[in-house]
Amino acid sequence: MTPSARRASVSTCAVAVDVALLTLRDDRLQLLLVEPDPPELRGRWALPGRRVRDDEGLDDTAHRALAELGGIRAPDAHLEQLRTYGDPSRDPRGRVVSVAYLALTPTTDDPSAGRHARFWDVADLGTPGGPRFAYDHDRIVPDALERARSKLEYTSLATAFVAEPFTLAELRRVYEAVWGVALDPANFRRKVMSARGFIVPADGYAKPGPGGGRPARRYRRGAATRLHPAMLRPD
Amino acid sequence: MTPSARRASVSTCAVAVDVALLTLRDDRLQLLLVEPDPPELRGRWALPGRRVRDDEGLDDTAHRALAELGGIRAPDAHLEQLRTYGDPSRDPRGRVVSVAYLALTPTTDDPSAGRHARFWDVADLGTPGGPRFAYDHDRIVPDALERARSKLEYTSLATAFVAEPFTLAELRRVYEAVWGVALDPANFRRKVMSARGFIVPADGYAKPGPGGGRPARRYRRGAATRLHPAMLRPD
DNA sequence: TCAATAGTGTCTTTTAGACATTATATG
DNA sequence: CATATAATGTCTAAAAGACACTATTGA
Repeated sequence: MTPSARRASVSTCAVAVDVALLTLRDDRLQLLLVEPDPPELRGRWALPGRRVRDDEGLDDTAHRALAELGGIRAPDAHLEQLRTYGDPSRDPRGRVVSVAYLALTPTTDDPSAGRHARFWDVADLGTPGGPRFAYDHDRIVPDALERARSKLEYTSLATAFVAEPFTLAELRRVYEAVWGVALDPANFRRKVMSARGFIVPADGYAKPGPGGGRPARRYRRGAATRLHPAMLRPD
Repeated sequence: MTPSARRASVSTCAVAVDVALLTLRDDRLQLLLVEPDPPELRGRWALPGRRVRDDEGLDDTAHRALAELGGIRAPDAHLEQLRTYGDPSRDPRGRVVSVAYLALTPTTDDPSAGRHARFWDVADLGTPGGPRFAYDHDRIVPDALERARSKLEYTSLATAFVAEPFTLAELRRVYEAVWGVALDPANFRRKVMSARGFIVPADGYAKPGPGGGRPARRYRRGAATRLHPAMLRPD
């Protein structure tokens, strides 16, 4: 298939895509994991991943992995490459180069793939109550979390976690869940508003919760991708 | 070779590594490019790239590409993954998934690979005086530049461009060359000093230039990787 | 001596964080 | 009415930027 297989030491690799899908559910940051097929991995959990097909773009493989393994259909989800993991011994079944993706969606329903896919609280990862990972996915997941936490600072990525239109309180809860901190609502508002093009006003107001409260203004995503000034994490 | 080739549509890909090596030469940001082998690409320039060998890590392939194609031996160069380019039609010779790397080194000699490798001024890229790119490398290079410019803000990456020990003026010229702006030396000093763990004093002083001037204090890289507070670009 | 570069000090503007105050809803 | 949440205002401290000033060299 490839014309330049002149050297015995240069051949081809299996190429796969693994997706770390993060979402906010009940104000907690959650990660989608699936039970892998191989019987020797019973009890472990993995990122949804698929082999790349011929003539299939990497982004397409990522969407297919989410749909086929997680039952998540999210054509409008934010999807960005994270990193490629190519250690020769990372998969015991043979050399697999895996392109890892970070995916973000607004809150969705439970995955429709039954018992073999579920969301896990990110706060539980690495604790006795959390999942045991398959393959080297315990290395990919921290990279995905750090990417999300970091990009919340200097990009408009946080809006990928909320459905439009959204309120400032919803956006603030994204930052609080991803960073794991509490933020002052007043100062948060001022910083978001001063970041030019981050959000733009939408029509109408959100209904207050059951306990009452002033109705919140609604907003939509603005045109900016990088934030000026940035929304820096507290120390 | 791979045990799970059950579906005809899932096969293996050629996997390659392409490296964007940036360095500072004569206070200008420069990029290493090589002339590709295929005769139909005469007159075009490419990032040094190599196919990944069996049992070779991706980082190893990156170093090998720099050494074999550019004549650059830089085992201590900063090397980080940039992004993986896997569009099915990106290489006319067949499907090649390419893992792109960003490499940074202190100023080095001219590449020893003769006429087939040279440094180009980044400022000349995309101008009539600049190179024409082969493959999709005109998409990779802007990503590499933006990564470098962005990471100078919130990481200690700038120190990868200078050899130890270095002066604050040398470090400042890194920022000026990569960002393409002039920076106030006094304010630059204050920001670098307040970024905890960015640099640490070294022994001795640097000799002034031919025109004289007060000898500059020498520094080494500190332990920090992320900068607090960050070195933000001027608007 | 002067020119050049390193390093310090000062002033103003901007931004961040703490927190009080006002506005508008539910019950 | 009390309570809850949104939105605004105020004060202080920290940081950014402009720029004057001092220190130490080469010529």
